[in-house]
Parts: sequence; structure tokens; C-alpha cells
Amino acid sequence: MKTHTQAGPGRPLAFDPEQALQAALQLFWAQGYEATSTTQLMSAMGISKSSLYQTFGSKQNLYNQCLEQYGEFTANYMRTALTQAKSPKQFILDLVAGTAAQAGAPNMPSGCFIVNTACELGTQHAFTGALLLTRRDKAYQIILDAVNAMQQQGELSFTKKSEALARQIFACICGMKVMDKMAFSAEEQACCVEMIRALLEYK
Amino acid sequence: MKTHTQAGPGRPLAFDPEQALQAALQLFWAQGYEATSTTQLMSAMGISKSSLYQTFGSKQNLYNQCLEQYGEFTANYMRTALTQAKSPKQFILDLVAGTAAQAGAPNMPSGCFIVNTACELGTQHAFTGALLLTRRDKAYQIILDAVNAMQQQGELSFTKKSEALARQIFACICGMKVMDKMAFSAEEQACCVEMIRALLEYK
DNA sequence: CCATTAATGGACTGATCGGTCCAATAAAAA
DNA sequence: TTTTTATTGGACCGATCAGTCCATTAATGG
Repeated sequence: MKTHTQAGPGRPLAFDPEQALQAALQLFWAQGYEATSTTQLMSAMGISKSSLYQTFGSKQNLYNQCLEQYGEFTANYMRTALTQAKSPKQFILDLVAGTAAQAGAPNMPSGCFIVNTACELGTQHAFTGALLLTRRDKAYQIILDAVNAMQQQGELSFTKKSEALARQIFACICGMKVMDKMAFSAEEQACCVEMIRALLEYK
Repeated sequence: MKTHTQAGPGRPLAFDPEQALQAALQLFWAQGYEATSTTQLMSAMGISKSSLYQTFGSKQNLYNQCLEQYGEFTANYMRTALTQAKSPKQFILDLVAGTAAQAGAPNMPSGCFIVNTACELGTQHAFTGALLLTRRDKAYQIILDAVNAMQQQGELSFTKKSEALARQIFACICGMKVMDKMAFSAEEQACCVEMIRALLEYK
């Protein structure tokens, strides 16, 4: 895959691979893997079939690259949000509030690409299953780090196991992403912030 | 569709439509709509293509009937569990605990068929979108009824809006179903019961 | 300007898709 | 047994699927 050399003689790439990948992600995100055809991808990415296969190898490979792109972007976003938040607790509450706020946003596919992938393909999927698991772990780990930080900074007692709390928060966010796909509005999801607040303050 | 007469002359049905529908549901549930071919359905249902189209009309129609079947079954299950529980609060806690316990169960596809449908097809889907919304509402309504009953029976203060609480519980359960598809074990999901307990007891 | 290098679009492939149709067959009623 | 009714399996349909291939085109280095 991706045989282009950075420099040297020959015609250079006429399209931006990053941008094309982004377009593919949008389409896969909105329609799912199986329902998206190579023809649709070509059209959305603005490139020919030859270029698509030359650059991305196969539909499977393209999908996996989309998953990596999406996962890496969101993980980076969460990491920086965690470090920049005024406290790890505030990060968690903002994360959930932000998730609610995103619901029904225009110009963006509904739900979460990773959650959608999990539901459509699952962790047993030959090509994507393993990738899905590592993405799951990356997202979970950030939440776990935040919970651990809460305990370290005295925002949370050590009574509860941080892993359990992280999984509870993880479940809540996944559930909200499903509710997106079920057409629950941002207002209807806002209550989930209170659930997490209750969880964190409950003795 | 379904042109067979109950009695009268002519050859009777050689297969049980209920049983065939169940087999189709298992396959759709495990693989999703797009990834399941009519050939696979024929094989799993143990009937020929003619019988499949004669009895169920189309792949879309068959899928919708599976969704109704699944939705009706789970709704009935929840309704009777609610009426038979020693209290509405216990019903909610048992429901969440039961959801956790089902995770990773053998001889059963992972996750929830309705959640999977929401993530793969969404509420905008031409054939299935409307059906999905009514199924969403039915499940939500039962949880809402339980929360209202809690308030009526003094298990819960009237301080909080019951709709918000019902949506919070709904989000939690949907999230757990996604975690199923993400290979979180029953033990790893058990913590979600505590989250709901905290939610219900938090002032 | 020329030679080299590589991206491009479109023609093409075999397989499979969902769905239709019909002759053969099987079971009930008479 | 005969007649009637309806199910059955398999042949068949056009469309579309993911993926390959190649002649053409275009941009660079020298």
C-alpha cells in the first residue's frame, strides 16, 4: 500500500490522502461498513478506484485506517482535555456533558464510530476485531487515568475501585452514543451528567 | 405475505414459521442486516428461498419481523418482571444485574438486537427506522413506569424528574449492551449495578 | 525539451447479491 | 383414487459487489 515516494521524479499525488481518508471516515461512520460500497467511497473521496486501491489497499484496509484515524483523534482530544481541565473530576463531567451536547449535531454522523463498529462488526471480526479492542482499551485507559487522578488529588475516596468507576463512566458514554443513534436529543441526554455526578459523590 | 390458510385443502406448512423466524433472528442478531445474505438465511431457517419469500415477503420484511419478535419478547419479559418483582426498585436493580450477567453468554449472540440495529441502520433507515423508534419507546416506557412506581411507593423522592431517571437507566443498559460487543465480561459489567444504586439513592 | 516515473480513469472480471418464476411434488378433501 | 390446493427446490434474472488491469496522461528531474 501507499507506494508513493515523498520526492523524486514522477507525477506527485493529485489528492490529499489525509483529506480522502477523512471523507471515507465520514461515509463509513454514517452508513456502516457493509452498507458502504467502493463506488460511494470513490465519489465521496473524490478519487478513482485505481487511486483508492493503490493508496489504501482494500476496502477493509481503508476502514481500518478510518478506525485508527478516528480513534487516534478522539484519544488525543481526550488526553489534552484531561491535562488542560481544571481537575480530573471536571474533565469527566465535561466529557459527559460534551457527549450529550454533540447529540443531533448537523454536519456530523450520529453516534460514535467505534461504538458503531463494535455493534456492526464486533470484536470477533477477522479484520477489524483486534483493532477494535485496542481502541476500546485506549479510550478506557484515559478514563481510568482520570479516575486515578481524582483519587490522587483527593477528589474521590479510595473506597471504590477505580477500574469499576472507569467502566461505569465508560458504559454511560457508550449508552449515550447509542441514544444518539436512537434519536434522543441533546437535552434528553443531558441528564446523564447528573448520573455521573451522583456516581462520583455517592459514598 | 403469509398466504397460507389455517385449514382447508392443500398441503400444510412443512415448517414452523415461528421457529424459522427465531432462526433468522439469531442470524441477523449475530451478523447484522447487511452482512447476512438470503442464502445464509435459507440455510439457518431450514427452508428454501421460495418459502422464505412466500412467507416473509422480503429480506427487509423478515428483518422487521425479527425486530418485532425480539422487541415484543423482551418487552413482555420486562413487563412481567416488573409486576412480579418485590418492588419497582428491585426490578430496576435486577434488570441491570441481569443485563450484566448475560454478557458473554454462550448460545446467544452478543449485545442487544435493538441496540445493534440502532447502530447499524439508525432511525433514519427507510424500512426499519420507524419500527426502531417504537421499540425504543416501548422499552423506555417500561423503565419509566418502574421509576414512577418507585416514586408512588415511596422508594424514591419526587425531587428528581422520573423521565430523567428513566433515561439515565436506559443509557446505562444500552452502554452495557455495547460493552458486550466490546468483549467486556459479565464481571466487568457488574459494577454498573452499583452505578444505578448510587443514582437511585443519591439525594 | 526530453526522458523518466507514476497517478489516472475506465473497461473488465468472476462472484454474489436480492428477488422472481415455474415445473414437480406432496398432502388434504371429496 | 381423483381432484384440488399449496409448498417446494432449483433454474434463472439483472444489478451490483470488491477488486484487477492497462493504455493514457501528466508532472517532475535532468
